[in-house]
Amino acid sequence: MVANVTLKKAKQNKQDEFYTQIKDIEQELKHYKKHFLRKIVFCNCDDPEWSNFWKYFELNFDYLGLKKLISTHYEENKPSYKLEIIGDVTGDGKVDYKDIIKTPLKQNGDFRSPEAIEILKEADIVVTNPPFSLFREYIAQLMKYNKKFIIIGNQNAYTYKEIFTLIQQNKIWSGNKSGDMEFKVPDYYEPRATRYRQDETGQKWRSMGNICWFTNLDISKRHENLILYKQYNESEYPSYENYDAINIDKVTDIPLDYDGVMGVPITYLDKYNPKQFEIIELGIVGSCTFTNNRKMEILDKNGLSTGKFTYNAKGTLYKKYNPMLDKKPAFKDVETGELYSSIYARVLIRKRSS
DNA sequence: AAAGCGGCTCGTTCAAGCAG
DNA sequence: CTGCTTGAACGAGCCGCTTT
Repeated sequence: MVANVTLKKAKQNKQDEFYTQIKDIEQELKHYKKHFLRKIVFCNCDDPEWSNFWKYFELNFDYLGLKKLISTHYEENKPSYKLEIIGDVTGDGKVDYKDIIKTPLKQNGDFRSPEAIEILKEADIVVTNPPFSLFREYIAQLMKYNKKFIIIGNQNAYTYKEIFTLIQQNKIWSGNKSGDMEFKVPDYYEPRATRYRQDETGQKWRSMGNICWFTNLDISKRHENLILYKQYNESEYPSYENYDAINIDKVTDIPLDYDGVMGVPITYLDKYNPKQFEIIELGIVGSCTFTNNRKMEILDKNGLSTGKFTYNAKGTLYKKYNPMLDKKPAFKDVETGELYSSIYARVLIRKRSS
C-alpha cells in the first residue's frame, strides 16, 4: 500500500519538471540586487546541471557580492550531491564553473530531507522554482525556518488558505512579474492544444498565463499605488445581497472613490500595496442558499439546458454573496425558475483612509 | 490569422458530519 | 459502525477579446 502511494505520488510529481528561462530570472531578480550583498543563496529545487537559477547566480556571484551559493541536486531514490561556490578559489581572478565544489550527500537532495534542511538553516535567501504540487509544503518550510525567498508559483496559490493568510498578514507578497511565462519541459510531456510548442531542436515548451513570483523581500512595486480611473456609481457596481460589499470583475475597474468593502478578482494581489488597500478576507461568490433537495437544472455556457440536474449545486452552498451579478447562469431552480451562477473567488478589500 | 494579453471555471476529491 | 449527505479545497491552465 505504502509503495503504491509513493509510486503514485512520484508519478504526479513528474508534472513538476518545468525549467525556468534565464531571461525570466534576470528580469525578476534585477529588482532585488541590494538584498544579496554578503548573503548565502540556496537553490533547493534545482538540478544545478540544468538550472538557470544556478547559472544566474554563478554568473553574477561577484556582481551581487554573494557570500556563498549552494544548490542541491535531487535524485529519485538514491544519494545525491550538492554544489557550492564560495568565491574565486582557483585564484584566476573570476568566479566561474572552475570554482564549483561538489560534495556527495547521504540523502536524495529532496528539499524536505534532513540534510537539505540543515543547509536551509545556513542559508539567507532561497531562490528557485519549486514543484507546484508541493507548493504549500514548500512555503510552510520556508516560513518555519524564517527564510527570505524569491520563488516562482502560480496565481491559483493565492486562494490556498494558508497562502492567502500569509499575504493578508503581510508576511509574503507577489513579486514583480506576473502572467505569461514559458518553460522548457522534458520530452515525455504530452503535447497540448494550447500553450505548447516544440522548437526546431525538438525541445518541448509549455507556457502558462497565471505564473507569478512570491517573495518576502521588500521591492519597490509593493509601495506603488495601483492607478485607478473609474468612479463609483450604483448601476455599474452592484452590491452583494447578503454581504456589505460591491462586486468588481476587473482589477482596472476598481473605483477610486469607494470607501466600503469591494470584492475584486484574485489577480488584484499582483498589485497589492498594503498602504493603499487592506485585505479583509477571501470570499467565494456565486451559487446560492437553497434548501436541501431543491432540484436545480444544470445549464451550459449559453444558459441552455444540458438536460442534467443536481439537487445541490455542485454540493457547495454559498457563504456570503448574491450570485446574481451579471454572471452567466449555471443553474436554474426547477420550481421557481430562478437562475444562479457558478462559483469563483473574490478578494475583499477596503481603501485605507489616508 | 496569429500572437498577445488580461482575467478568471467548475468538476473532482475527500473529509467531516449526521442519521439510522 | 455504515452509508449517505454536506462542505471545503483544489488545479505546472484556459478562454475570449484585442492588437499586430
